[in-house]
Amino acid sequence: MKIRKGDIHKIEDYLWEIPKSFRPKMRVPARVLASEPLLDDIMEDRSLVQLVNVASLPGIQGASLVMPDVHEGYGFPIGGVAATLYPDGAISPGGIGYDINCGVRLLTSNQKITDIRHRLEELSKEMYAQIPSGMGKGGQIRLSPQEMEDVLRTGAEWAVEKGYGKKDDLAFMESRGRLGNADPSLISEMAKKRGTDQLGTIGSGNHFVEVDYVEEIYDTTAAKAFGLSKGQVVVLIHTGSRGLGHQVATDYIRRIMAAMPHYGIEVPDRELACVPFNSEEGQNYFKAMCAAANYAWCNREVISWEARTAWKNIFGSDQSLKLMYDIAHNIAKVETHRVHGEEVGTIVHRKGATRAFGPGFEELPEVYRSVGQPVIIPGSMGTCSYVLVGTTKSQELTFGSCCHGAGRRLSRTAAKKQVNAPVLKEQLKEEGIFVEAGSFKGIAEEAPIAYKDVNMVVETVAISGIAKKVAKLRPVAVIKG
DNA sequence: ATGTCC
Repeated sequence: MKIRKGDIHKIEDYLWEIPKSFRPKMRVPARVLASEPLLDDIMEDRSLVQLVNVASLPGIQGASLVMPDVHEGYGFPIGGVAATLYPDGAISPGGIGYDINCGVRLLTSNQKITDIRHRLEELSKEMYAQIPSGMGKGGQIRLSPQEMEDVLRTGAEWAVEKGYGKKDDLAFMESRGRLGNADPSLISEMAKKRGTDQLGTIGSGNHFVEVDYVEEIYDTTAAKAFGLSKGQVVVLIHTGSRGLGHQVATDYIRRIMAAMPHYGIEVPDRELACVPFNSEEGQNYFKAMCAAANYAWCNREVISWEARTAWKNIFGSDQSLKLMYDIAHNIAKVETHRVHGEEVGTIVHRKGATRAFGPGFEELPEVYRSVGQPVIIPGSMGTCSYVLVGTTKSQELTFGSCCHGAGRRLSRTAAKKQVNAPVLKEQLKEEGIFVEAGSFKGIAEEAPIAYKDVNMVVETVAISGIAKKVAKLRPVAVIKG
């Protein structure tokens, strides 16, 4: 299948549609949020073919959607949203991704960049020493079987109870860092084994811990509510459920593929394997996914504790890091949304897309409730990142979702061919960005050139109205695998 | 993303 520009209709500025009539199997139209230059980029890979495939999922509501940072992934595009009807629509592990509850959190400090710039090299080395990173890397914590069960069931709460986290952090996490449907008994022994020593580790690939400062404020009311001010130093953490989540995805994709014929489901790509949400296999996957998501929230809480330790070692005990927000961008959630004017229960698959609820959302901490939910958009290593705030419009247009980053534009292989990592590391240092990484390979794969322009991506979501710009962050130290 | 092929 090939998708041409002529197959795509412009609905409004920054919103494009491939109509349901494009392919007989489509149950809903497929929609793209993008500026025209970004759309041209998106047409370079298989993202739109995958988007059209997703539109054929059993029970899909409204439209299959992609954000401007989209690129192709396993079955579903990364940067995609698919809401299926609760409770008998499809759940598909490919719509969540292999890194279950990959996500990002932002911690704010009470320091100004001008006061600590001379200590950045020292700080980045200390952060690198405190935070284990790299492929397959374990940390200090070894979970007993009972502790593993508690982590899977209670998420970030476990870290708080064990002294690896702060109680005040919990209110500042999506779903308070814990999904109640988690069932640890549905996680394989292999997955638990892989997760035994990986709590408090970032892994490799695009995962990182970064020190940034607030370069610009766009929305003073929201920035004030979020505790952000110009020149302030902040810490950004991006990681997920590590080997445990990967194993859960592997285990259940296999099972769901095997179960699919029993439910008479046919999909255009085997990587879209799915079962009804309320089937035995669907429920088992969902409860296992929730448990893996809890592991990821606990992981980001433990990493915050490690970052806090580094902070204390460098700046002294009177300096602290406060959690601004923690958000998932690879997850499925049961949520109510308005579709064609009617409220319906949905299973929202967000794969490389974050929740972006507007003002008035009950779950938000009181200080954020009148402004909306924070949305954190990490850019690439040498560019910049953004804090946005969700809107009511996102709930009308994208099932309360927004983009999750800049979006990859070069494959890892292509990036490695084009980038000289030692040279890049020096260049970044000259620009005032200290990079500490376990391998040059990782630096090359994550080079800014491998990513789309985060400014263009953020402009698109801001003009579309699904999120509002609050602040721009500039990196000064990066810890990678 | 991932003990980059059990």
